[in-house]
Order: sequence, then C-alpha cells, then structure tokens
Amino acid sequence: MIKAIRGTRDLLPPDTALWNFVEAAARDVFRAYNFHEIRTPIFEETQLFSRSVGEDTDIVSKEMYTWEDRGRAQSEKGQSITLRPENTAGVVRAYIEHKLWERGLNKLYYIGPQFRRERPQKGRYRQFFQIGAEAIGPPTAGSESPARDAEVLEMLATLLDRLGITDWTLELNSVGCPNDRATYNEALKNALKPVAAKMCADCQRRAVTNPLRVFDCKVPEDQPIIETLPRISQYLDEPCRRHFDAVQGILTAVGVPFTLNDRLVRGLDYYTRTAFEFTHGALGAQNAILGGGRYDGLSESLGGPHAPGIGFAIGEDRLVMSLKESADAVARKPDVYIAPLGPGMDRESARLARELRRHDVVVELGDETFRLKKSFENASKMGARFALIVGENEVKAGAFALKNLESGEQISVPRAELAAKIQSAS
RNA sequence: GCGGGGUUAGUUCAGUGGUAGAACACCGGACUGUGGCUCCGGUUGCCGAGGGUUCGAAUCCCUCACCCCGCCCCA
Repeated sequence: MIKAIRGTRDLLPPDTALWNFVEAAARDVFRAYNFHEIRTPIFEETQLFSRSVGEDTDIVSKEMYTWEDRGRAQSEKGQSITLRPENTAGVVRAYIEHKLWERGLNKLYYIGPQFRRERPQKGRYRQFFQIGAEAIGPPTAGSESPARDAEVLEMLATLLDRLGITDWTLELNSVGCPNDRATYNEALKNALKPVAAKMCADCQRRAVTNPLRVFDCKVPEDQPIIETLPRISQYLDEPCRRHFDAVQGILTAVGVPFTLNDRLVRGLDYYTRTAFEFTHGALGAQNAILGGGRYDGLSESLGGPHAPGIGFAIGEDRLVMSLKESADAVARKPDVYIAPLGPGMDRESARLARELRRHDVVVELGDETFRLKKSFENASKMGARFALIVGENEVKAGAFALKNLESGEQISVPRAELAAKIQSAS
C-alpha cells in the first residue's frame, strides 16, 4: 500500500472545516488592518534561503529539501532549488522583484505550506502550514515605527481571541541591532567560559556552538548560573531601547498583556529589535504557536532598498491542534436528505434538489431503489436536519412529506414553500 | 543524527509457545412508505516485513520498515 510519506499527512473532514474556519478568521482580521494576500512559489532558488535565513542555521544546514534542477534551458541546468522552509524570504524577494513599495503595498499576508526535512513529532511535520504576515516598506510608510510593532502584536491578540484561544501568553524581547548583538555575543561567550564546565553537557556544547541557546536550558542545577549571565537587554543601544520602550507603551495603552522575556532569542539571522512569541499551554514540547519579529536589514541583504519590516508566522498545524475539540461543530451538516421513493423519483428528486440548492440549502440525495428505511438511516447517520420524501403520492399532490429528524415531527409542505420551511428551522 | 514506546478486524484494544478474540463500527433481518432505542444474525484479518529457534510462533531471538513521544534545533 502506498502511504503518505513520512512527516506529511492528509487533512480530512471534519478537520478541514476547522482549517477553513481558522483561515477565514485570519483573512478577516488581517483585512481590518489593511493587510493584503500574497502567494509566492513554494520553491525558490536555494540562495534566497541561505542568504536570508542564515547559512549556519539548522534550517539551512540540514533541514531543507534541496535539489538540482534539470531544466531544458541552459540557464536552468544545475540550478539549485529548495522547497521553501519559511515564507518571509519569499515575500521579501517578491517585494524587491516587483518594487512593491512603488505601489504602496507594504502590508502582506500569506497562508500556505512550508517544508522542512526534520524528524516529525507532535505538532511538527515535514509539510506544515503557516499563516503569516509581513509589514515592510520604506520608513516613510511607517515600517520602522514602534507603532507598527504594536499594531502587529495587537492584531495577533485579536485573532487569537477571535478563535476562542484565551489562555495565551505574549513573550516579548528586543534582540537589538546587529552591532548590539555582536557585542553581546562576545560578552556572553566570555561570561560562559569560566562557568561552562559546571553546566550540563548540552550547555557545554551550546557555550561553544550557539551561546544564546544556553537560555533554553531546563536543567534545574544550571539555572543559578544562567541567572548570572549578561542579558541582551543590557546591551541595547539608545535607539533600540527607545524603540522597545515605545512598543511596550502602546501595547499597555491598547490593553494587550505581555511578559518581558530577555531569554527569548530568535534562531534566524535576519531578526533585529523586537522579537516575540505567543505560547499556549497543553501543547507538549512545542508550546509556541506563533513567533516573529523585526528584520530591518533583510531587504538590503537580499539586494533590495532599505525597507525595515516586522512579521510573524503562525504554526497552523499547532493552532488547529489546540482547537481540535470544536472540529465537529464547525462542519456544516446537510439541511435535508431527499429520499426518492420508487421508479422515476430520481428525476423528480434531482429537480427538487436543484431548486433547494439554489436557495442555499445543503442537500444530500438518496436513490430511488433504496428502501425508505435505508434512506432514513442514511439521513440520520450523516446528521441531516430533515428528511424529505419524494414519492408518487407527493408528486401527485404537489406537496411533500418533510420530517424533522430531531423532533420526529412530520408535515406536508407544498413545493413552493419547501426552501423557506427548511431554512426557517435552522 | 540520538533516546524511549509501539505495530493484531474499518476503529480502540485483549491475547506471552498449542484452533486468532472483544467492544464499537459496518451489512442484513425483526419492520415491503419512516431513522435514532431494542432484539436476532452476519462480514471483517498475509497478527507490519524478512529471517531464525521449535513438532508447533501473533507470542521467543535477530534484522529492517513504519507510527508515536521526546532530545538536538526551531516558525
């Protein structure tokens, strides 16, 4: 048997209804903030990712689906291509390629699949879905303003509330400018040198390879040592500090609660200043449902103009997981099951079904060879609200037996009134 | 890449060396123009794959595959 390959999966009803619900809510909320949808290709030149995400990140060094193209044209041969591991790079590429700033397109959102070749685990797949947005543009468009950061964060809080997710926590930090980070990294390394030997094996390795990761350590014995380490917040220059203070001020003013977390660091190279994460309990080891931050230098590093930006990506798989219970409620059940009874009644039923569907009634059709019992069984199994009997008697009388499957009440309804009768009961 | 758990009916699972099971689901009947509740009957399997031990393997051993959970890392 051929199965979906490791790390990929089929999304089936009724879950798909929940996915649609989530996506519809996101589109609706984003629209209120003047974001517009962009769809970029799911594969790009490999360089795009290695240059933006960072050559030394795990994503680029070992988690990308990359292959060599064998196109017909000479220019296509040997070109290295990669399935997008995230969507920010693609959006910024498109922003530059189409000079979107010339058209005032500064706020973009996307919904779509991303790919990483990592070991699957709870809420983590090789094809996973992200809902994200990027506010990017020349500083005159407000793209560098702390007000933009606050707006994006407030938008996310609104979306989560709208989805009925109330127990979220917004963790906020500033990772400063590239200069601040370089200085800080040096200071952190130096501070770790004398104490690393006393820490857990993981931390000893991190101290050398990726010092920032030491802050993720969960070993209790290491915590006192970690507490003494320098924090990025102590290394922010004046403009970065003012920016961060302003973001916090606006968030407080609009009533979006947040927690400062100076251990929060972002893995991707392009992040600057504001970094954030929304977490949600009861999701296991992967408790972050969305993350993002500011990337003021990304456009320039990809050969574009100075275009500061801030963005985020929501892990849709995880978000849906935390809503899982409501999947059945969101799926729309048939309003009516039409039970044709006897020879010739399929034709009659098809005509009726067509009429009703034009009135936005959800109709499921039976078959004239089914016994009535069978039709009723089918109807209640699929959760139809009504069963409609289409037999010779009904056709002759021009009125049909309509049974409410919940109450058991059955009435005779003239053809012209059927749609209204079914709708009114919903 | 590393560690742990798992794989038996459509689904959830029991079965630890001697005839493959239960519940639910599904199909049919009781009930030929009326579902749900009830009762009766029925179907369902290369027991993940391959090899080994044994008179005999779902069961013990080895190898592999796949799934899940976690680690590393991370939107």
